[in-house]
Amino acid sequence: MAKTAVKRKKSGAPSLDRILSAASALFTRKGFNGTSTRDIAGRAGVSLGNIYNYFGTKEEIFVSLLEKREKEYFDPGQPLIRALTSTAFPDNIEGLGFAARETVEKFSDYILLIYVDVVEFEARHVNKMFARMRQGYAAALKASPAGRGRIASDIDPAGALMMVTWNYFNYFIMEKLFKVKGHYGMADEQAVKLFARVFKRGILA
Amino acid sequence: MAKTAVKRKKSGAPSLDRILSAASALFTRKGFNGTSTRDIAGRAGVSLGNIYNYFGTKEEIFVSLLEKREKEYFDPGQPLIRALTSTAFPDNIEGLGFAARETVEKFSDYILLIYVDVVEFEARHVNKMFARMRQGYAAALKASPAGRGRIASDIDPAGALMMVTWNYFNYFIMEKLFKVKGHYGMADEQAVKLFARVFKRGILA
DNA sequence: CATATATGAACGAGCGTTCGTTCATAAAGA
DNA sequence: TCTTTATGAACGAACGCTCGTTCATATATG
Repeated sequence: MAKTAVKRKKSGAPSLDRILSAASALFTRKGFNGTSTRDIAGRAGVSLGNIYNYFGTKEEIFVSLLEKREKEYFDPGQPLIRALTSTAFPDNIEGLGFAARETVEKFSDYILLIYVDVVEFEARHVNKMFARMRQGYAAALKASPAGRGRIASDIDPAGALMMVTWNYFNYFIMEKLFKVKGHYGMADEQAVKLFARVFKRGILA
Repeated sequence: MAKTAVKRKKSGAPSLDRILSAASALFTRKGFNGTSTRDIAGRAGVSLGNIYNYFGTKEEIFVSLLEKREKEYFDPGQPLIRALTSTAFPDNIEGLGFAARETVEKFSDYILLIYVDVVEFEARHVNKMFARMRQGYAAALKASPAGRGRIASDIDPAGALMMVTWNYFNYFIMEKLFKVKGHYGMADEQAVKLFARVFKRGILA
């Protein structure tokens, strides 16, 4: 009986979590339609039919993943929020750069799931999430401590913050997810510095 | 006899072009695995078996599309190259912004195909293309006319140019392909101006 | 014992590719 | 010049397989 119990519960994690984890690994590598429920079941160590005890359809698995990761992405402990609440913007531009790197590392699966949604579901499941982002940035600025650097009066602070973080995000996404090593012709640390330099004082001599 | 001939050759465009065009429309909306050869055949107005007179496999259709679009993307007549050769960098930052918008409009299918490749083929078919890009930017800077604005001596000109154009690209990709209208809380024209302002003189007061 | 979780065979549909056939046109041969 | 042969584009049926989902049954748990 103990033997059967061990066989039944692989590694202690509940089946639902194992299904989600397996699905995430596969959706991010083959897309939604390129991933079969058999692949997911096999990877999760559950039977094919058991999947339907937890999720009504394959698409429901996908949507659950997006929701789960969105929640984690907006969690206050995530790297970007930490960088914003520990140092004032725009003093912390380099810090934001490294936080963006950490975020892309940590959420690379979520980012790829977003691309899957953009293509295979015409961005149906994710466009609301992006709309929430600007509010998130504005709120983080409010909660940010006062600092030495001042933002020029003709610049929208939330806009500037979005500009900086998106720039870093996109750099690290290219390097990591698009697999383009050194696409700026320099190492990460140098690129972080270049971007910060440009954002602080501009390109003009 | 004439009747039969007409029946055999639909609409004048060669079958190959119709297959590519149909495939592009479908791959960008459902992904590679989500698109069947039957879908492509139906949309192109050819028989299912006829596809294999032109392409050995479904993947070969996909790769042909990427190659075709890549060639068009790097064509000297495309909006971004035009903006760079008509006005000096960094005088033309706003111009680059509008060129980026035009480019995203014109190549939205290509951008989506790239996402398909990143996810479903682990960026296998596109990462070389990105490596080429830096060279493209450096060459465009060389060919660019001399202007009034001068780049600060501690800033890599090609790096700055990439930073500007990627920033604008990503803005317009979000707006158009991710379907997030007004994600900076302002109209396109205002966003183009804000970005140019920040890139020229920086955020600091 | 009742309930919750899990299984695996089967259903009906769809998939990428192959293959034999047809047909219009071009080329070769008499 | 006319007839025969060859060619390549096009077709649609079929092959062998995979797919998402259902459902009757088995097993585990409290």
